[in-house]
Amino acid sequence: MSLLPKLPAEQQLSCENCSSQRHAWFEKCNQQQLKSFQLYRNAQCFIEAGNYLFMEGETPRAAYTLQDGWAICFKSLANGRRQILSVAFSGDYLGYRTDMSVPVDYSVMAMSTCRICTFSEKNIRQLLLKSPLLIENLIHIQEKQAAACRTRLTYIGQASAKQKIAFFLINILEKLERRGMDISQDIDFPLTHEDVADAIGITSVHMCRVAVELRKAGIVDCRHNHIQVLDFEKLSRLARVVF
Amino acid sequence: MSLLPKLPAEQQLSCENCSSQRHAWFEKCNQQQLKSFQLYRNAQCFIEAGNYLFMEGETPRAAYTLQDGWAICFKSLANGRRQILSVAFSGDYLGYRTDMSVPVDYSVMAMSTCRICTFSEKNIRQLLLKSPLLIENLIHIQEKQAAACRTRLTYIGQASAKQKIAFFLINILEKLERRGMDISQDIDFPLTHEDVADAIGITSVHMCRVAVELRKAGIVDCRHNHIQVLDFEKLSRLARVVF
DNA sequence: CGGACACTTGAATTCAGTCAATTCGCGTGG
DNA sequence: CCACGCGAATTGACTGAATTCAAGTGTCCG
Repeated sequence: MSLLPKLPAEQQLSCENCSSQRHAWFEKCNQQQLKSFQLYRNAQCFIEAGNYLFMEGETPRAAYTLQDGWAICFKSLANGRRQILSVAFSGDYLGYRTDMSVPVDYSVMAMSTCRICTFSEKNIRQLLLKSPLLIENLIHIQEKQAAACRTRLTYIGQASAKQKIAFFLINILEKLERRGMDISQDIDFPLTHEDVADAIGITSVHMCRVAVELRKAGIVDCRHNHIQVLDFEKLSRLARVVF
Repeated sequence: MSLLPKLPAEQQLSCENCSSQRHAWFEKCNQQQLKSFQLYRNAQCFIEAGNYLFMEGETPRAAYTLQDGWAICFKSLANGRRQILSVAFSGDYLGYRTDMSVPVDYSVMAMSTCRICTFSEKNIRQLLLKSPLLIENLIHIQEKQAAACRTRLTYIGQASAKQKIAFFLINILEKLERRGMDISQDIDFPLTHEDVADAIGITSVHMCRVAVELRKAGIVDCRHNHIQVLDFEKLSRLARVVF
């Protein structure tokens, strides 16, 4: 756990102005509700790239909303490898368990500077008691995460390396687009070839080979902390072979 | 949808006597509660091996508890392949969505004769209103399913074919054991090599090769609708390389 | 006993991993 | 501004794992 100290009040984002509000636990809540829920926020803080929000096996007595930045959720294996389960963006709700005494079964690491909003076990319980809508939203979030995991599982199990890469990138691009980014431009992309490789279950060397191929084919250029889509249609077609 | 007609009252299992009660949506409910919830059951029926409970893209206005039998959840791909997401046993809760107008994103097929208990959209809503414990259980079920999906994703992404097979089989054996089966005996196993292969993302030919290898190494014998564990310790060690 | 389906095996091929050596991009400090 | 150093990206040669295609054999069930 390497959270930086809680931000002073004047630097905190109010829920009404939070950019993640449309994607987060509070989706569908009105301004009135947002204002009342805000009292149950425990802390806002920054966490630098490379640091853990929490590690597999820990039992953080809180859940977190990622307000801004990139984070990865992953599992580590006995042989030193890791499987990246998902890439989290603004609005993603991380670390929730009904029973907070149960350890988390995956780690979360910041890939860029992240702004985090914390809710303690106690406050979450009170929020859930206070509003049936929040329970509904929670179940809905779980459903979406489960569906995403099923989709991931399917293309990792069945697709070729090239399709996996295309699918993985498209997924991220769509998420970014939903958050208002122009994906026809060159975009900051704080994942290395190795990170992408660990997400789709191939080696970084092979990832590189295919990345070169995709670049030379004029489809997508992804390296050195940047991604530039060269032909969205082709990229999309590659990914869509799967479903 | 190939559900057989609803069973006549005298052939229906009461919730108190249902073998799946400890694993299902009603876990932690007392006998009193079970009795009152029973009124919200819509139908019990059988479904034969090879038939669908529901197909990807359908919008069944119900959720189902698998009381008995083997079923698989899977996604189909454009290229004719499929990814088996999970194998379901007695007590597993299938097809639930908060919003039943949303199509399911995977199919469920019976692999042996299955006894199914149906709950309609309307009755589920009333049950959830009636008891906070059921909401809690629902969230808990979702959490467990999500954790299982993460685990599956991890070993499919990172393990060798031999480890994948070992892990897959151990998982099933542990589930069976929790349901009271003696896994040191020869066990009915209604999955073909091809089914297992589709679950772990390899071809049936390769599955067969590794299966022969495992058998000759005196670890496990899995073919022709049977599985016989020859050396649980070795099988377990193979699987445990992953985590 | 015959047919269907599952399982098995071999040979050739392809895809992806391993190892090792450069090269590239970028930030740091002289 | 340039040299240096570091991590990331790239490349080649080789190895190994898994797929493909094709031809069996085995097992179950009617």
